[in-house]
Amino acid sequence: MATTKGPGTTGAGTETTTAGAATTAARATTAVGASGAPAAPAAPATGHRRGRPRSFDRDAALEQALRLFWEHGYEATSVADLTTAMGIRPPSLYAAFGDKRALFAEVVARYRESHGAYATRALAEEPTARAGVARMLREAAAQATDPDHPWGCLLITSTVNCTTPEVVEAVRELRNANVRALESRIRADVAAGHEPAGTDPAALAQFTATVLQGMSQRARDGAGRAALERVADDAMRIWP
Amino acid sequence: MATTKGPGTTGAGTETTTAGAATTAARATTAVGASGAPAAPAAPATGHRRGRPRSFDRDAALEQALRLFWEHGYEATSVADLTTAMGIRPPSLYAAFGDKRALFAEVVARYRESHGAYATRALAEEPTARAGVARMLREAAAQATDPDHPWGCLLITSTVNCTTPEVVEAVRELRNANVRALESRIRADVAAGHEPAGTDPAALAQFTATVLQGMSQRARDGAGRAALERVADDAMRIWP
DNA sequence: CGCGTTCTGTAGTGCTCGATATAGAATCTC
DNA sequence: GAGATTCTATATCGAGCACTACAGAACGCG
Repeated sequence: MATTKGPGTTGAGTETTTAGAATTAARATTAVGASGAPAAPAAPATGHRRGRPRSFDRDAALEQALRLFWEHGYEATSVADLTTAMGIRPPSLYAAFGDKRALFAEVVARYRESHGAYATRALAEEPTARAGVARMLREAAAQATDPDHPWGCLLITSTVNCTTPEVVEAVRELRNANVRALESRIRADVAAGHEPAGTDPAALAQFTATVLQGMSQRARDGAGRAALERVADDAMRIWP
Repeated sequence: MATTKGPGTTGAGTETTTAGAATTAARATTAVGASGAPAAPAAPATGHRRGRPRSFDRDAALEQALRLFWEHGYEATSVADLTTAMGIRPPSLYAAFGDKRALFAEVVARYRESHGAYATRALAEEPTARAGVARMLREAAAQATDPDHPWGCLLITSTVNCTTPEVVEAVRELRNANVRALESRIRADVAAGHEPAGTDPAALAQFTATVLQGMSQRARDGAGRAALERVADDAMRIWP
């Protein structure tokens, strides 16, 4: 075990411990389509109404699942690994999250809203596409090599060599959508005159995505933060 | 066969097509250390001496295994998948190749000598490091998107999310050794005055490796040859 | 209290994994 | 031919996989 991780750490930092908004089981189908569940309407969102209350922190358990999927990928993370790390037994996992696919879908959504949010944030907050990409690449270098969590990017690594086509396709589509969004942002900036006329949105988006995904792999191979920040800076030199 | 010497005795020659030079079972431990087999000295290199002859083409079977490992990775490729594709039964596979690990080690060696040889060749044949890297990146773009075989690079993808640490480590070391070799080549060129004084060998090697590994991932996500060749050309613009 | 509801732990389900015991078939040397 | 050797096919091994049937436990509600 523990090939790509930094110092273990159980995290446990941001736990809100709510259990308030936790649904009963099947959430949205989100990106990774679950089995075939019709997505029951369920209760009106508030905490449990009748019956034995859940004895574990759903949010904390989800965070543990995220770490595992991040480190070992979707397929190499077994339900037994998950239940052990989450501190629960299989029936509790299935009652709370549906099945492994649905749990992974929730993990992906959680990742995009937490550790993976830096990219969208950088593009949204910087005044120009160029500044946004520069910040995105530098933050990616820091993020991918952060010793507080597994190295690399969950969206990039977790479905590599996965034999469940639906899972692979769903996460791939998220990656490609990010590339398209980046291209759109650059194109809009060029149209608005914020970037030089010679700027090629498609090429820059493809190049940035390539560097970003390469940094994830390099981080997994042990490349350090400084080295990848240097790569990020170098990559910006191709901008016109 | 380039990487290692066999552990003493029997060079075993260089695998031609027929069953001629095929060894009995365990070959060199090569990069991916096999279980713990002492690698028997075996017969003096020439084809089988006594007993029932092998009924399948060892080389062709190895090629089929290469395709499978290339497409699905080490762990997601099952022995059942392998025997089906190779047209043999499990005992034949184990008799001819040792075990799954040893078969994968042979596949890796074969890949480096065939589809993966372009990189070393580009660096060796071009007069300068810069020209070598430019050619390497362009050929990588073509190679990674070639419809005649799985996309991406076997050395980069096949051990992602693999739970066998020895296999992961062995292939990772091959990747990192390639980065170091690239850096050495650039450094030698700078020392010889073939590259400008401002050239940073370590940074250029890291950047090139990042782009190269990113292209593999982008190819798996469907990026086309033209798009990746554009990325390769763009990447060269960071050279001083 | 009793009742319905929901969660939890034990203990499994059928399936696939990598690897092999065994016996028979095909080739060698003598 | 006899015997040794090596390969092949059938059938299977124990372990692990995702997942669940079942019964008891913990709650809200009447």
